[in-house]
Amino acid sequence: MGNQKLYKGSLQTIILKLLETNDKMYGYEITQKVKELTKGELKITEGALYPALHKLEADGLLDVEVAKVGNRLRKYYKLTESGTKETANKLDEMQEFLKTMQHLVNPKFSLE
Amino acid sequence: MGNQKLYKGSLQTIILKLLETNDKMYGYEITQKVKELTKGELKITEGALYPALHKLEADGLLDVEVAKVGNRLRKYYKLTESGTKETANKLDEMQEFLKTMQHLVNPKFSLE
DNA sequence: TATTTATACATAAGAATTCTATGCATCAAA
DNA sequence: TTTGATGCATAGAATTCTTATGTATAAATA
Repeated sequence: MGNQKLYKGSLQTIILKLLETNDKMYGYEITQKVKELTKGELKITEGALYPALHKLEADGLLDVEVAKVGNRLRKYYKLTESGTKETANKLDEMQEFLKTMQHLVNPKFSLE
Repeated sequence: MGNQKLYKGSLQTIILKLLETNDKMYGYEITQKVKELTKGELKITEGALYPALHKLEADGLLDVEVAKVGNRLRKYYKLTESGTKETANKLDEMQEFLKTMQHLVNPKFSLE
């Protein structure tokens, strides 16, 4: 399950963005969605995901709703009001980072 | 000197890329160059930079050459052969990450 | 001339984030 | 009936960075 490609600090942003787009999701669903959307490039490990979800919840950015499907448990997460605001902030920061790094990585805009 | 915009794991790549472009640089020079190139967006702290340089050296990716300028000490770093190869790898990884994240952040290519 | 700022290195302690490994349990498919 | 998929969780370790501190030279400024 190793994925070297996840820069530390980006997971929260990914989760928040997915929840902004999909309204509510449960943990396992998030791992599958990311795998699908990135064609296997990014694999969110459970050891990273669940603590991250718990932290976002503790910080008041997510609300939880437990559901039973058949005999199995699901925890649906969705953005709170302050979670929605924070999502916008995180996305802005990410965009800034992408722009900065693009200059670094892209030869056409290479650093001097 | 806090910079919240640096995703953890990207510092090595930044250092390597700068050394690829500039042939040889010393630590303080790197901090100034990054500040200049990113217009203050990214500030590399010394507490992060020096350990990173030492690690890259220990891993055989960088060579050091000590110079005395006036009465002051400088440590010039440059890429080794294997450092040059690793730079290419890191840049590819970064490029992949940027592409993936671009889909995430950019509304036009928004995730479903 | 005294003090501040810039230059130049370094490390230790702690925080934050992620990975690896493991555990439990249900359900479907082979 | 055993494997794989679904679904949650946590503990321990590793990695990476921040904050704080230390030393020292040189230039600028008050």
